[in-house]
Amino acid sequence: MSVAEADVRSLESAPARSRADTRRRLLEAAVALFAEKGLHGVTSAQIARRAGVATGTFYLHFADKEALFHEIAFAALAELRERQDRASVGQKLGSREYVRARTEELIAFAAKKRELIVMVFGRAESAGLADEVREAVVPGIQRWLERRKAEGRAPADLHPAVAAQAHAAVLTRVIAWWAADPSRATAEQVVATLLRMNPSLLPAG
Amino acid sequence: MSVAEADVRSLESAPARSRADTRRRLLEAAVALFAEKGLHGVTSAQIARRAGVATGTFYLHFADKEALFHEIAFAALAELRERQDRASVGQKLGSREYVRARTEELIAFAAKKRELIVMVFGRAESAGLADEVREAVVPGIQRWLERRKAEGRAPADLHPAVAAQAHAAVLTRVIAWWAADPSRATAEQVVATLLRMNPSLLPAG
Amino acid sequence: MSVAEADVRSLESAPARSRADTRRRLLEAAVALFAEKGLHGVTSAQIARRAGVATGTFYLHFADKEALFHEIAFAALAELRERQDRASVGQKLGSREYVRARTEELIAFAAKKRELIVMVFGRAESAGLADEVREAVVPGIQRWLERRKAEGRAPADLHPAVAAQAHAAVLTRVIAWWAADPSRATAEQVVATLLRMNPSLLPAG
Amino acid sequence: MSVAEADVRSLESAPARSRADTRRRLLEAAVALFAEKGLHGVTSAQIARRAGVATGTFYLHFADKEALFHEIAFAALAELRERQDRASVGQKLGSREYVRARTEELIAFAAKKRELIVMVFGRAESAGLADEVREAVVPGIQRWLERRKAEGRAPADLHPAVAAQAHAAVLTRVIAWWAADPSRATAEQVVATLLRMNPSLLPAG
DNA sequence: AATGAATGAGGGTTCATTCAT
DNA sequence: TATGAATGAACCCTCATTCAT
Repeated sequence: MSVAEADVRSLESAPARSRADTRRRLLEAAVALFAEKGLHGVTSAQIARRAGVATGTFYLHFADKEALFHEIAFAALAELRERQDRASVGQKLGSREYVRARTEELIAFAAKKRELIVMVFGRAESAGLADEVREAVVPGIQRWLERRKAEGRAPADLHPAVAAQAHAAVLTRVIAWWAADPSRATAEQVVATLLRMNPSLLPAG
Repeated sequence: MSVAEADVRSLESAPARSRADTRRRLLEAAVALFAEKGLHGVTSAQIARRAGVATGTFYLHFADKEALFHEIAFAALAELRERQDRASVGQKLGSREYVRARTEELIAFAAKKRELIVMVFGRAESAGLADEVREAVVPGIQRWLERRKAEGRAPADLHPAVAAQAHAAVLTRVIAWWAADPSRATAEQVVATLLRMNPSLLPAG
Repeated sequence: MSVAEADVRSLESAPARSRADTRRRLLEAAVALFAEKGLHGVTSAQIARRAGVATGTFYLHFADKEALFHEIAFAALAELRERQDRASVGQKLGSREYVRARTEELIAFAAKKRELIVMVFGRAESAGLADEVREAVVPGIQRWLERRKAEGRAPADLHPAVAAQAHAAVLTRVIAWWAADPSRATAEQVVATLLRMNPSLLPAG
Repeated sequence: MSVAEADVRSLESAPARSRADTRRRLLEAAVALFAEKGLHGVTSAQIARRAGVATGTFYLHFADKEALFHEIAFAALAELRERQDRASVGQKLGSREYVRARTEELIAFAAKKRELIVMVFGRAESAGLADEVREAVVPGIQRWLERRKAEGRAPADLHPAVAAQAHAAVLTRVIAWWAADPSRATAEQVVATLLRMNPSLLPAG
């Protein structure tokens, strides 16, 4: 083993690697179980068992069930946003192409991470978590709508705050419904419908 | 109590009236507590205490907490539909006036029964229940959209099932948000925005 | 059953009587177990089992283990003081007879309630509870010593606060030691020694 | 680390020194934490962390938390006795000067090692330990009192075993109380009061 | 029909201790 | 010798539900 290799090793060290492993296993077990039974239908002991570790190990990695839930959801949200940013890079902000690219990425993400979506927005429209996630999304939508309206590119009688709530609900609900069973509609049909119902794309009037 | 009074009571079937009374008190107590603390934040004992009855009495009227919750929500839904029917009677089915009348009634209902709305749709933990209510609403919307599309009065690329999910989400979310604090927007602003986002009123594409 | 009897019954009602019973059983079980194993050596489940009730019943009667401990100790302290008051009534305050009567009553109490004493001051010199009890006793002793000193009836170089701590320690320790095995000394020997070591009876110096 | 440095280390037997070091660090960390939070308020992991070692290391040096506690207390007791012996050397055994010298040394020790005193005698949860320490002290006191009585230099009605318990309690309680906040009395006031209350110095009677 | 004390399974959480590295 | 992640038994406490009165 070279000195360089030894250094790398010591940075994460054997136990550290094991720790990260355990953490990942717990996260995966949690996503699967939460998607299936919801936050209140799952115990920390069940998550631990499914991850193949002891009950107490759960608390070595997460303060409690809520914290785990939270972490999963916001990590997913961050990943989604990053993907959407990459997908829409180069498009003119607010253009139909920009919105379409981001919507398509949303649906692609929902298809790829079905369990995650079902967990956060599906059965767990529970948990106050969905609320929190929605509240993390709403302000951006609302600001966007306000700008559109100011530019006269959205209907004058559209109330930005109301429309932002409505749109956030549309997005979270539709992806949850679709992720639960993607055979219900093709991705393209979902995208097309979402674009139709996007308040920022409504004909000004 | 005089003999006469006792007789009057027995004519009205005292126990029966008392039973209905107790039941109503339990329902009212439950709505208030659920709106405030959510399904999981309230115990059956708390509901009983607030209703002024003993713990065990709860189970003489409801199978369990879920059943009570269920009953409240579907009674509310039934009442709303009846009100909407009354409000839109005489309007041509599917006309803009028809939709507007029903939407206005929805908002009026939300204003009048804020606690109820917050309980069912606000506190997200209501979990399965909000889902259930939504699923009770969705098929009607979906059939409606299918008819509109068949008549060429809705965009061709609107997928009825997707749009129905979306619209149900819009309605439940917006009234929950608004009922939590009606000063956020005027009733008319909410109505206008809901009409704009109603998929059955979108300009045919 | 006469009307009078019925009224009495309704005041405590059958379940109420049962409740008081359960509470007493729990208190008795707790005293015995705490005396044997100390606060930290006993679980609420053990107390409940020994009282012949279910685990959860414990929490119908006491907020938690600490609260129960607290209640036992302070009820005992209150009872002791009342007995001492009764025993010394008519004696001149601060006279040797007054002090002797109260000391004798203390020892009689320790003999009668051995488990209680062992629980609070013996093995459980644990718990912070003994501290609390001592702090409930110390101020009275201290004020007393200050008065004696002011009257020139106690040694001039006796520091009241120090002596009060010392005396409280003497009392609590000696009765705990003696209650654990009363064959170690006769009650009269204990009383005589306590009187000798009572700072308020030391020859003024 | 340079080769030279490594060599120096190995000359001093680096691991050996390190072991003693680790042990000392653990002891110091334990005293500080126990004084602050008590036996039950501190975990072995916390002690290890404060000592700057890994959790498992704790068990390479001590069988368990109790053993550590034990060792600290008895090492302190041994040190105190040695100091008292040095302080009273040359004084006539049992003379007032002898007792005064030893008492002064006790107070000086309490002032110097406040954390230690608070840990062992202050936090009452120290439970079994304070008892044990007291029992280690009592026989000496008791033998002493027996001799004094036999020589007619102590009150005839003083029961040696009772008085020994009482005196041990006085000493441990007073130094704990004073160590917790030495501004409560001057060292000389504490010494004077302890001398007044020392059963071996009571006027024979 | 109402009462409310009792039940007891089960959840979340802690932590002394072990052991592979 | 030291590490520190993992263990898992045990604890405290809650609360939906029952049942004797």
